[in-house]
Amino acid sequence: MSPNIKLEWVRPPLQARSQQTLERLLDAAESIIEQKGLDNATVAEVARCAGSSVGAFYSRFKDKEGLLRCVFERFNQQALATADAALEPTRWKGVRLHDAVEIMVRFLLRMLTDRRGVVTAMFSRTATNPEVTALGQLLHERIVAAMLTLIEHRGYRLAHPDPTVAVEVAVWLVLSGLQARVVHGASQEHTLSAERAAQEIARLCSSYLGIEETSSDHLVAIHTNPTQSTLSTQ
Amino acid sequence: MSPNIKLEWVRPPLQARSQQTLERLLDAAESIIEQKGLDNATVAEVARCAGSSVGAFYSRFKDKEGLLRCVFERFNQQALATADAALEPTRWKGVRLHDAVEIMVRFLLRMLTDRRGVVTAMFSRTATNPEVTALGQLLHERIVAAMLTLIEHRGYRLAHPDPTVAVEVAVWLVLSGLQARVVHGASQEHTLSAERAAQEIARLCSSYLGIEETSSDHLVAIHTNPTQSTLSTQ
DNA sequence: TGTACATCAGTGAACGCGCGTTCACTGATGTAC
DNA sequence: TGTACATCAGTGAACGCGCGTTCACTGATGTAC
Repeated sequence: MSPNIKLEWVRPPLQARSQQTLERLLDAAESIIEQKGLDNATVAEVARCAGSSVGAFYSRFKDKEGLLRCVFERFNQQALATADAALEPTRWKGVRLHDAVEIMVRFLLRMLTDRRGVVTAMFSRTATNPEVTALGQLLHERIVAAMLTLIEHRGYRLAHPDPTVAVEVAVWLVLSGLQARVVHGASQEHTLSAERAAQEIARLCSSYLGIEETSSDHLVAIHTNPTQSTLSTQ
Repeated sequence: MSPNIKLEWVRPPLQARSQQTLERLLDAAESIIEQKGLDNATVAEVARCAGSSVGAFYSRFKDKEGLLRCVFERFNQQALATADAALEPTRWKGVRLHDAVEIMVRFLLRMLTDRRGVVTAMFSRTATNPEVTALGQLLHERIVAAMLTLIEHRGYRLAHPDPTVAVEVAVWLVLSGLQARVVHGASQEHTLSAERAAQEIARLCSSYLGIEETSSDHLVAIHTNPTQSTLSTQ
């Protein structure tokens, strides 16, 4: 109505129908990527799977690249939100940092495995597409920041002389390691079980960061079974 | 001459000319991948760049996939040989394990960066092509084995209760981490310098494995400048 | 309430480009006698 | 040494498939009077 309305990203564009179509296209693309891989996610197939048509596709997305950008961005949004929620300091009250890391890694591994298709798609696109890399970078930074907040909030002391760098390095290696593990095919012969991997990574982080648990935390932790954290679904 | 000659993989196939062509094709492919990326390495372009022709290409390789397999396999062969040489125990006489790891990481990082194109190509193929994954697995296992041999040979004691698992985990995380770093673009803003990364990774390995240096090693190491190792070229 | 018109949304056959692969043909090398 | 023949090696235009993108057209929704 008012002439100075600021038009933004066309949220519900005039007719709700087209917005629904857009989301069905996104869902279809993600589902195909998840089940048949990125290579089989052709425009025609995505449109068909969404109960739409090729023409409708191109009235919503500039091109195929635009679709993928949306899919990846949406995935990253969810990942960011999840990371924020998971690293919320109050959630970890009374849990030793070592155990927290183990739980987080187990959780992360399950998440990555569940959405292996999209993770793999982003993984293989990251080489050519800088935007995808940027998304990963964003998530990385957010996790580092949240981790530092958590550590500070809980009053942990790190033996490592430069906690920021240490957390950065730890997050870097763990994220890329888990990603590689999932992409390379979860269940290979000589690979450690997810359980064991989580334990070892927790141990690695503890020793590298040089976590000095406070006695109070320690005492509470004895009564806390890590596998029953709210993050653990199974 | 003799009728029961066993024909093998057609090493120098009857005329030396064709063997040369084959190698020129491999070199051309690798060079194009390195400079313009995997996507621009079309059969026609590879043939042209090798001073050959498309037809000649197909009389040497079953298909394009066969070419890539050869390129990757050759690369992996070199990597294996380099790893073996680099981890030879006598090479590290008098160097503390901590310093050795730092040097190795720096070396590895330089190698990966130098051949970023091929590394990236393998990286993005690993998602779809299990054979590429298998190559990486092979390298991984070789490095783990050599590392364990080195540790045992030098008489180091590890505080970690299960040295094999510990080395496996460390190699896994470090390899995937470095690979990710190189593929994502070496020189990004918020990334640590190669120098610093190597230091931190060495620290991480030391603390995780729980390296207990023997006093004799320690003494010798004082007089050994890590940056002057034979592995270090610059 | 009805009619006319504008815009939104969707349809799917047809187009065209890139690139892997084929194939009919030429030239080079080696062997038999 | 020479001639005939077989095989190896190479050439590059032409083919064809897959898939992203376009476009002329139909149907749906909303608005004006």
